[in-house]
Amino acid sequence: MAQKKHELSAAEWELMAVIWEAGGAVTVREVLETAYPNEEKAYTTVQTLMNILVEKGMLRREKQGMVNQYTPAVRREKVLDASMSTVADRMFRGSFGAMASFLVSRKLSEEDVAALRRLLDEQDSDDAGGREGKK
Amino acid sequence: MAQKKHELSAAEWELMAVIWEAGGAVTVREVLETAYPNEEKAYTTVQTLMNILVEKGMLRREKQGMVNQYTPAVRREKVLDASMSTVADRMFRGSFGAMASFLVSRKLSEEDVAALRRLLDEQDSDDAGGREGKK
DNA sequence: CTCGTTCTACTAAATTTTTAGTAACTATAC
DNA sequence: GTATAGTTACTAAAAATTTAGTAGAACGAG
Repeated sequence: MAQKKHELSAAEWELMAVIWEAGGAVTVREVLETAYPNEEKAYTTVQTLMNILVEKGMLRREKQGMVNQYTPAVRREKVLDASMSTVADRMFRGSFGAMASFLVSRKLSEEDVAALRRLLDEQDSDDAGGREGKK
Repeated sequence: MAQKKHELSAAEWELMAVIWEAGGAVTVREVLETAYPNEEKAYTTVQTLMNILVEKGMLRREKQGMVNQYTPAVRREKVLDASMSTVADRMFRGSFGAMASFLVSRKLSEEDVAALRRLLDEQDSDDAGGREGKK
């Protein structure tokens, strides 16, 4: 047991989003320019955040010559699992079902609903056992 | 324009959850004992939070004799709308559809999925236009 | 070489969130 | 009527998050 439960903050999510998106290793500069193309934040702000993300175990840092290269140390899905659980706990008494219902009844567009229906159908055709009921 | 965009923090959500649940007016004492039955937090901590919630426009406070009675000033659904949008922005590039898909494919139990399917069916029978595509 | 640029490591301030203490004011129990 | 228990208003510190500055190393241009 050494996981520490590091949750991502808002600013940290912003960075992780572009880093996961990037696919491979990225530099502070690249993340800065992608996430904040109009200098909404300072270079050193992003640098600091990325180092915090290393401490939190979300990124790996490796010096390539003079420059630090950062790569994701955790898959996005893993983090989503944890974060969405937090959200469910906070806003829906821990019920993912309630969260899904909320989305369907108030947030999804026609197309979203159609897509979801397709996913649902596809689901119980190929699936046939695997997912374990999470309450 | 005077809404200010007050988002709820984690601790604030915890309190609002029990207050909405309660149905009517509540006191600091009641919220404290419901939310933290084992004195996880101090009376004045909850008091402070509830007053902040008043400032944020989430609660209304009215003195009944010596004691303050607090009632919700905003419906839970309203706040969920805003908060879930924030979550979608942060974690799913603003796409509620992506969020719903994530839930279906990694978080929902068999029963959840079944219930969701029922909701979906019921949806396009009674609905027939109303929800506006939120993208 | 020396200059300007870019990067890193380190530091730290500003802001927001979380937590709780203190003083003063009632009601009431006796 | 006085002590007690519960309440409020006010204050403020601790912790977490967000932001950015500074000093120094390293590189490339000329």
